[in-house]
Amino acid sequence: MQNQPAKSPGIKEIASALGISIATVDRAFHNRPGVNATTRDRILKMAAKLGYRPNVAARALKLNRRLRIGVQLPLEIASFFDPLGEGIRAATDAMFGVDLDINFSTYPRLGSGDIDLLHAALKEKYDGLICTPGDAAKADPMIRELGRNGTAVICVASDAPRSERLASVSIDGYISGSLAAELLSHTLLVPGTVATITGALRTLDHAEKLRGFAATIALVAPHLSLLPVLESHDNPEEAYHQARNLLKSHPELRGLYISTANSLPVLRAVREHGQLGRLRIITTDLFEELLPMLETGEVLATLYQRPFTQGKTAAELLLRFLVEGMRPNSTMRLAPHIVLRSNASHFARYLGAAHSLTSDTTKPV
Amino acid sequence: MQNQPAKSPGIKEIASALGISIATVDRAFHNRPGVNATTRDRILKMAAKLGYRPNVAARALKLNRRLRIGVQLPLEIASFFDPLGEGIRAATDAMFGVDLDINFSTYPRLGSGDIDLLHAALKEKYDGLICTPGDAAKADPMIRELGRNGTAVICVASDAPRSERLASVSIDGYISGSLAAELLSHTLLVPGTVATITGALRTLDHAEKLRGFAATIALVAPHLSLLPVLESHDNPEEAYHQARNLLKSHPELRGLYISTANSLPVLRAVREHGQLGRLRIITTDLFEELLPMLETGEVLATLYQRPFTQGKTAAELLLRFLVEGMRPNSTMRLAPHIVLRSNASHFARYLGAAHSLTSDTTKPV
DNA sequence: AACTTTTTCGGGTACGTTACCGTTATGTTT
DNA sequence: AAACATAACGGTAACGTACCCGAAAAAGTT
Repeated sequence: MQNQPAKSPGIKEIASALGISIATVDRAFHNRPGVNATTRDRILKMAAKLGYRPNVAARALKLNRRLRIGVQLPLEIASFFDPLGEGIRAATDAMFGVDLDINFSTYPRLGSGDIDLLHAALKEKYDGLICTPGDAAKADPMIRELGRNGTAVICVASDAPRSERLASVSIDGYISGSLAAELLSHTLLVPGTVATITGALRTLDHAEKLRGFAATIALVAPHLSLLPVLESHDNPEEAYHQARNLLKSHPELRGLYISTANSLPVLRAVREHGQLGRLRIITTDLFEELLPMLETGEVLATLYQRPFTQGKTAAELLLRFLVEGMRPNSTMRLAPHIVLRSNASHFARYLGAAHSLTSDTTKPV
Repeated sequence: MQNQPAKSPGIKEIASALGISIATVDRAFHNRPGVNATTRDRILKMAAKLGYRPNVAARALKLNRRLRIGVQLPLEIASFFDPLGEGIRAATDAMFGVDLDINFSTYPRLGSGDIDLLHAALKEKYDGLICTPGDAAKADPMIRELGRNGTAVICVASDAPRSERLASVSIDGYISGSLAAELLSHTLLVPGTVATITGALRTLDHAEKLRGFAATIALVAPHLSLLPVLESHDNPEEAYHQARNLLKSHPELRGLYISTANSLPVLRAVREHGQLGRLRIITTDLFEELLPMLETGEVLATLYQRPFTQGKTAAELLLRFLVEGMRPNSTMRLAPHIVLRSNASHFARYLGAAHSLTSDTTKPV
């Protein structure tokens, strides 16, 4: 059935079959100068005839390239960026055959210190960089400069689309917002009012979420009227006060979509107003404190943005590009996970201790 | 801040750090005879201290061994197993520095020809095998035998838990069923009857789904009464007729959970009874024909079993084990994606042409 | 014809690991 | 004390590829 493998031919076999040296064969394959056009053809023909496939192991060994990769993530919000970093770590750990030097560095929060770090990355001369630009406008020129200096940049969880970054990995914001609207529409069957609290509208992602939410409310639940969006500017206290004001001025409110990760202060305000359980709430991301509320139904659902997967995907795409030259699509959008009470426990395990795909038992080398 | 790159250590570094030869270090790692117990300890300690990781490229080159991996998947249902195979391909393609020989073979459908293929795999002497055993009872002895012969077996999308397979990757059936119940409970607020149609109860996975469904119905929607389960035995026509009988004998039916991939014949029966749109339906997996029904709400939601991710994960775990000796957890359960109309289009792209994470632009070798 | 320049090619080494074989130290038997 | 056995370790040749260096041949210049 299967023909014998017959030991796959190397450049040595090609060379001796043509009576030339392996150096020439090597030159021909890498179309380096110094090889006659006709010999080059003969070599390629012979390679095809013998079914030559380069030995990846030997190549990897010889090249022995060390890839220096920088990772720049904010410390806040840890429940999101910690698993994202772990995802990156998981992808790089799984990479063998390449010498990787991963350099994690952090800054306080989105939009505070990130530009300085990007600037510092210029001197590091990384082969690749994974970052989450807070303000695209400011990050753009830095990322473009990094690209010119030979650093491939991938944005994760946020984007700087007008820079010439290699790719960006993030959640599809429009789908997130749209899902929130759809889920609310399932339980809000009579006319009423719904509201949204977001982070910062200048962030592309948040704007997308609201677009999706508004469009889908209009489409599938025209009986619901949507209040103007509230911007919390990624500030917990502002989020709390805006929620208080909202609840005070709109006692008729029936549904709430919290599209920022700062959902806890909002939920506190809702509880203080005795509205928890009556108000239908969709949140974003997953926290320890959210689990009991999902359990009781006080929070209808949360849209989990899969930080681990985002990190893993970003690192995989970057490595694939650096190692094999495979250029990824410029934007990769993941679908958020809809977390209800039934599947909350499944995602909760990403919250606590470090997650790993494999156990630690190693067999002797 | 960042410590020196410090060129990742090899056995040479370990040897010189201890003032011994690399030969002894090598013997220690492979616990071959001829090395003092205390030196062995010192070597292992030093290796851990330096963070030694064997260079798989050098090892693969020296041993000149190519990993032979078999993949055995059913042709039916293509919309599920094609992307699963692509996931496997994606994981193996991303491997670098190891010579892989992937051997795909197929059999008509689950439980028809799979055992023969497993038997054939014995002679192939694969290093690793990925398969989807249809009948665990029959597959168990074969898989155990394969294990004894040095083939690491990973089950994907189904399991043979009592065989000594290395690991299994699949969707968490209990969560699937539980989600179906929860989603139904969101719209079925008044007392009524719900039913389930499954594939084959002898499949562990299907049984789990029903357990989850029944338990969650009882918990969150005690006003709903659940009819006895219908087994379609993975047969489209049987599914159709059972659905017909169900609708005829239970005109009061309000909700339906189709936990088999054979949802289309069931939906046809529902349509013929004019119940489409009235009956709340949760399906399993995603098909082209399902998209318009999600759009109109005739199908409330479908639980997407993420075949691509399952295949990719299975292959990653297998390779990690074969190359680095990292033993995975024996069972890995993924959470299904809840597909509503808002996110259906996002998953639909996995249905059509071959999916790839990266574009096809390659740089010259 | 004697040279320089350019083109074309071969020799040789290194990458990190494995495994064979040789060497030294230590203990045991005649 | 000589002879030998065994344990513990060192030296080193490959594996297939990439690339530097230099040699030879060809082509061009005076």
